[in-house]
Amino acid sequence: MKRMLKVNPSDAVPIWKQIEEGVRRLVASGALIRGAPVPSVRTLAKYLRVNPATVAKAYQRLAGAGILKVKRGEGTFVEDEPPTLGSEERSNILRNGATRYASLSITMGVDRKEALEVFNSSWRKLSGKGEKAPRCFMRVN
Amino acid sequence: MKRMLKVNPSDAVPIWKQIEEGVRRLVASGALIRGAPVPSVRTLAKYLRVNPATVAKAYQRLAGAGILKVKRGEGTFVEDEPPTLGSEERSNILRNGATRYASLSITMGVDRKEALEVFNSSWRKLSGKGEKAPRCFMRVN
Amino acid sequence: MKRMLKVNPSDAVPIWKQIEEGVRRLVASGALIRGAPVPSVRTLAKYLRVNPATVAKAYQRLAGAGILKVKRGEGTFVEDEPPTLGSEERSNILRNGATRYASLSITMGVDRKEALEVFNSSWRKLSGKGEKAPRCFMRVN
Amino acid sequence: MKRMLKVNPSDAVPIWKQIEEGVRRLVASGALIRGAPVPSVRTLAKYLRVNPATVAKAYQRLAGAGILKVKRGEGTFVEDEPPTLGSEERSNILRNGATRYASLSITMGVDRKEALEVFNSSWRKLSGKGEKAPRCFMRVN
DNA sequence: GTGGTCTAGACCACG
DNA sequence: GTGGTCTAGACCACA
Repeated sequence: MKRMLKVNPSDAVPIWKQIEEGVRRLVASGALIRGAPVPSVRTLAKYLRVNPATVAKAYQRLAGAGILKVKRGEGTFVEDEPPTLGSEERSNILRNGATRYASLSITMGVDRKEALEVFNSSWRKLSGKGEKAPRCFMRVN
Repeated sequence: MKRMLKVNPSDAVPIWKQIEEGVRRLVASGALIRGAPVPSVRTLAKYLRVNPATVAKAYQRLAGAGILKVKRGEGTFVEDEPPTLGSEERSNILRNGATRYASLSITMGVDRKEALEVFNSSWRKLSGKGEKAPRCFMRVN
Repeated sequence: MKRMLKVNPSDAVPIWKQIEEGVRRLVASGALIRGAPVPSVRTLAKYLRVNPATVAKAYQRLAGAGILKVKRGEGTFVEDEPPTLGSEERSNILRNGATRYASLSITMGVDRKEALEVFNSSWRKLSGKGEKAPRCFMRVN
Repeated sequence: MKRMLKVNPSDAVPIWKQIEEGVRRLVASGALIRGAPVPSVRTLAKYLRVNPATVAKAYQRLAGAGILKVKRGEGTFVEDEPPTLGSEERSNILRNGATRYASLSITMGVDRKEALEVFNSSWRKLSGKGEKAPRCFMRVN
């Protein structure tokens, strides 16, 4: 399972967004324990070889979304309580993602069975199912 | 099912990409008949209230991907047969799509079961199984 | 060996140019006997499923280049004497083509040996070496 | 050997393609060091007296082909490693290039021997074997 | 009529 | 500073 946060500067999606989503995923998957500290902006920036302002932007958005909590003078932490998302919005986003993948598959002439298999395989890789990995903080080096 | 192509200029995703994906979806769903003409660049541009160059870019990309076929001086048409890809490339693209959806789901805290359900539902809508949807060209006005 | 003239309406190179080069090749390879008639504009156009004006344009250019000869009221024929090309221009064109192919190969990390093999294979396909095909006129149906 | 990128606006081949092929050649010849930055879109555009969008199109295509690498907000760079292609696709592209050159040669009445000689000569020039050419960035003024 | 290219200039997000 | 997108309008070649 990928616990390490990675970033691709050549990707179409902005680096700050990659970081934001990466952290979201780490939190959602339980890799980041609630209440525990995340690396400082500078530390993570150095590790990712990225501009600190970029990390800061991601952290600010995550804080705004209620995923992270900034304690001045202490550092940044994972929020204790998971934020909630409007259920309509949630299912819209999910549905869009599903439609995009389904559309791609159909366009490529893939049948549903194969599409599902590939999806399951991807899911396993991401969530590290069956792995007994200890819960951990975000590692930066 | 959405047959009409729509575009949102304020959206974060580029207009040309919205068009590209819209057409992909129309083709995938069978709303656009293979071999039939799509609206001319200018026509669609006028309909969408968008610059012709923007539509052209989408069309060119779709042509490059083997979805559309450009006949110079004549117009643009839906390819007769779905694009044939190198099998490696094919599975790469498919895997990427799957990973994107899986990643999205995990990030949102959706479990695999729900993700699969939503995907299946989307698939059904697109492939229009059992549906009596009349085949049609892209309508522009 | 490919004696048949083919045309791809989706290609970047204009149809009239495809025809022109096709005929040039047929003449150069000896498939079209000097002095013999080529199909009429209308016949070839119908066969290629192409606008007659497009064929006419190709024929006119070929006539201008001294490859074909139009005899009013009789038809169009292959010129008896092969046209000559300025030797500098000739080698420039050739050199450009060679550089393009070499550049492509190097960029793709292909070594010279492989590049030559592929070239030879292509050459054989085009010129039909080793084949005992009878000389013939252009066939249109 | 030509290190300077030049462009001819009156040429039949589109400017963006001239740029694309120019860069390909510079990379192939080693004149552009892997990982090193290429001139910014605006800089090159100004140097070539061309619209930035035109350069951008070339760069984007090169990025898509894995020759260049775009780092958003930073600039554009030569990819560290030559693009890796599906082997089928690879041989298709190579074969196409070879066929184009073979076809050109035959059309001009050149025999295989000469075609090979010219090709070898071009190859040598590009790969600069035994040459002591100083590696350099793309020069824009 | 079609698509393709190019320009000039604007605006945006990123780092 | 960088690249990306979009517009408006022009011009061209093709069919």
